[in-house]
Amino acid sequence: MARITKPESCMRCPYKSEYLSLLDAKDINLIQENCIIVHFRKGETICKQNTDVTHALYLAKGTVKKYIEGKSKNLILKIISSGKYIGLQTLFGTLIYNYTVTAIEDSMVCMINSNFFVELTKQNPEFLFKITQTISTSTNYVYKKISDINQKQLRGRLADTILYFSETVYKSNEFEFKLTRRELAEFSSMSMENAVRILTEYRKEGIIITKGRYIKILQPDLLRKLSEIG
Amino acid sequence: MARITKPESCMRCPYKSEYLSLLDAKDINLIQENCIIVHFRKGETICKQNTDVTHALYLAKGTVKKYIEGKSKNLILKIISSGKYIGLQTLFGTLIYNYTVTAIEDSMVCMINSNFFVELTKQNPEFLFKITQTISTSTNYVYKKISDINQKQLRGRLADTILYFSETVYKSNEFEFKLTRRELAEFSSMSMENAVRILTEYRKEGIIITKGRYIKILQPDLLRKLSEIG
DNA sequence: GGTGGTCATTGATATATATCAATGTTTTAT
DNA sequence: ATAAAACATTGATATATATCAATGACCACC
Repeated sequence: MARITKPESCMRCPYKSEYLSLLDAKDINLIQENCIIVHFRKGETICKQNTDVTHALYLAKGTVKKYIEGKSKNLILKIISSGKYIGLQTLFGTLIYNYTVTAIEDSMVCMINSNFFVELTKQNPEFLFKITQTISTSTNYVYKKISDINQKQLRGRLADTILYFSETVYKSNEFEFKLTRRELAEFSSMSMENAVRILTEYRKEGIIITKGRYIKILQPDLLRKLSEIG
Repeated sequence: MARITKPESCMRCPYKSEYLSLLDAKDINLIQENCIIVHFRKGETICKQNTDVTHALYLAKGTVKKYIEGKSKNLILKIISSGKYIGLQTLFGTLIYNYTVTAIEDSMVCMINSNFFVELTKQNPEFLFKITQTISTSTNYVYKKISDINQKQLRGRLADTILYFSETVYKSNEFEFKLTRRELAEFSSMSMENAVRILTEYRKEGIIITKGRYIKILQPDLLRKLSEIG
């Protein structure tokens, strides 16, 4: 199970959020007091769809997937890496999670009492402004996602997914990625079998090399073309 | 073409946003100075996907549709009625519209210089907080939409759409709605022909009555059931 | 007051995508 | 180390949904 500790010093924490630079020492100490650190193991759930929002979640270390659960299938919205807050919009909105977050590698999450956190933003306009920008950017990302799902078909969507991992998550043309084929499919909004099939197609077409969960993109421009065409 | 005027008095305007109550007279006057009123006729475009964001948009009067344009088909995200801001998240995000907004009835839009507006939020934490809440709520709505599109099939999605108009837009079990069948389909993410077919099915099943663009819901509970089942 | 144009409806057909099934491979747990 | 479980792959089939086609109804506009 997840192990819980208390922060020793948020101020000197090597994993601290860059947003903390917008707060003074007093407020950072208050955060520390209102914070617990939870160490999640790979596969453990950090927050669960349809439950109450009680904390602001900051991913200090690790990688998680954020996804919408459905009756028959899930939709993975994004992969979040360390140094980011998870789902700020739920703090200012309905206060019910409309998604689930699960660790895809061992992760360290700072959980800050949500009432305290929201009050803190009210006292610190610059901090709030930054958060508003983050929420807005995240909203725009979901717009892109909904648009892609609506407009593109399988090959285009899988191209999107490969590019997302290459450009946004691993920032490299070759990477060993952490998702199973099923998760890859859930990210691309398609069945697992079709994700596998299209990966094979792309490999046979000389666009990528795959070996297990290792992917190397040989023709990134062609992949971008495929993403555009849809 | 759209007719442009200057506001006479935002303070005494009967259509003014409730958010203005969070600002003092000085700031409301500043808004007035930085604002032009544009009167759009039905069918005219208020802001266009992929263009720069230069103004905050407030819908004082009328009704508009907000949609994502695609190569072959559009996806209508929501119908916005008077008294709401349109797309606040683009002001704090990329500054490029990732959607298009078009009037579906004659509309009056207050366009406030975006740099001024953003600065104003920085000076007024309560105002900013309210806006952040609005953006967050809107984000949660898009989450719901993307989830529905991903999980449900045609009949479930059309049930969602009818319920949306009944519960959110017209707040009644019978209404003459303003969208064409094509737009109804674009809202439900399906082809126009299938939207028509399912409307006919629902009529034959005694769930609704339709006559042109008039709809009366006979069995709202059944419709909700269909929405749930997907 | 006709007339061109979008809108609406229905049936037939094509296509994209999911599901089912069989089999081999890799993890994970004991 | 070995069994069990989850994962990956491929082909065959079923199904949901879009597209095409034909026709009638309803509007806006000279």
